[in-house]
Amino acid sequence: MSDAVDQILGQWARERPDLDAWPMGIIGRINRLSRLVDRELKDFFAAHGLEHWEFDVLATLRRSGPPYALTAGALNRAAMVTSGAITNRIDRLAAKGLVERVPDEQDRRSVRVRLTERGRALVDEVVGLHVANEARLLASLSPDRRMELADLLRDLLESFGDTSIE
Amino acid sequence: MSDAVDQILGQWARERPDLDAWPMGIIGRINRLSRLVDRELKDFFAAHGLEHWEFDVLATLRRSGPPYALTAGALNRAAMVTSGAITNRIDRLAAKGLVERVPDEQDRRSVRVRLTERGRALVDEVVGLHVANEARLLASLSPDRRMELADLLRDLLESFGDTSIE
DNA sequence: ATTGATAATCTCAACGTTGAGATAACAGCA
DNA sequence: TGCTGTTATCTCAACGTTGAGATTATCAAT
Repeated sequence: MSDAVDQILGQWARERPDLDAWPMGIIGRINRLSRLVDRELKDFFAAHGLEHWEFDVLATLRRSGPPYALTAGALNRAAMVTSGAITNRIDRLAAKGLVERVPDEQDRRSVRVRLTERGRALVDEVVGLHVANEARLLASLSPDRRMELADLLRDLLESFGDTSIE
Repeated sequence: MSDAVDQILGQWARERPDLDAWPMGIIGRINRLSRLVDRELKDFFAAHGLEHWEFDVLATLRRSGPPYALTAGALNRAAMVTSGAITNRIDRLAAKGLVERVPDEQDRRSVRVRLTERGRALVDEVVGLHVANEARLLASLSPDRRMELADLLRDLLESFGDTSIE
């Protein structure tokens, strides 16, 4: 019926009736949902001894297919963080034995980051539970509405030029 | 037609056909959109000499109505950050003369944070441009689809219990 | 009044990211 | 071969948030 964003819109309507703040009804909700989902996922991964970003890197490598290796730059773009952050993350995952740095034969500037067997086993074990947990968070929407929502978000994402993971 | 998340779903379908990763089609997109929108807003506010969080605090105070004063705790919950972060933000806004701390008469544990006249003038000047900028980011969706999207996001937000800004 | 529980804010050390700069390697071309 | 511009990664200081703990005040019950 009414959520936190509706209340914010109501406040603006009262204080600045000259303004139509409808865009906040979408952007504000995307922002709030993103934070709330992050909290849930953080709890989920913590229960499995992982940080959210750890799973993120491992999953990116896993879904790229054998030999489960990507360059630091590719991980960089996939995670949408800066290069310093990825260097740090790779360091820590390597220290835990979940990935290893392999020199790139073709391009000696590049480093290939490869899942170790332990890393692959871990991500394959957790990903199913992770998807089930995400499904739980979306359980309130009917299957039809889930598709509608995914379609609308896809169109919006495309309008931002987010059309490729590479 | 296809965005970055569709590609990710395609990778999972190839690598783990036993898994139906549909929830990522919603949660992954919300996450990516949130980051992309944040970047846009950061650029917008920078062009107006503001940080995103600065506008956020000022706008929260402004839309609460006269006397444009809230407790630190209320700002805390509105911004969805921890108490240490809000203390820091209030400090810096006060140093810039955009807000001031006022002792709460009713509850001496509380601090009321009030917009200064300069702060009020600033937020009133920028908020209209901000809404127009957000509208620009959503221009690719027809008015009907905007409403559909807002409705779906509202339902989802409610299912997370996000039903009040207080 | 006193006690104990709860609440509001601030403090601060630990931590991770940012973003600019350094380094090394590649690619195209004269 | 040497030059120039570009690309990939790492380094590191600056910065902001987190989250636990300290402080002070309020409230309820006795």
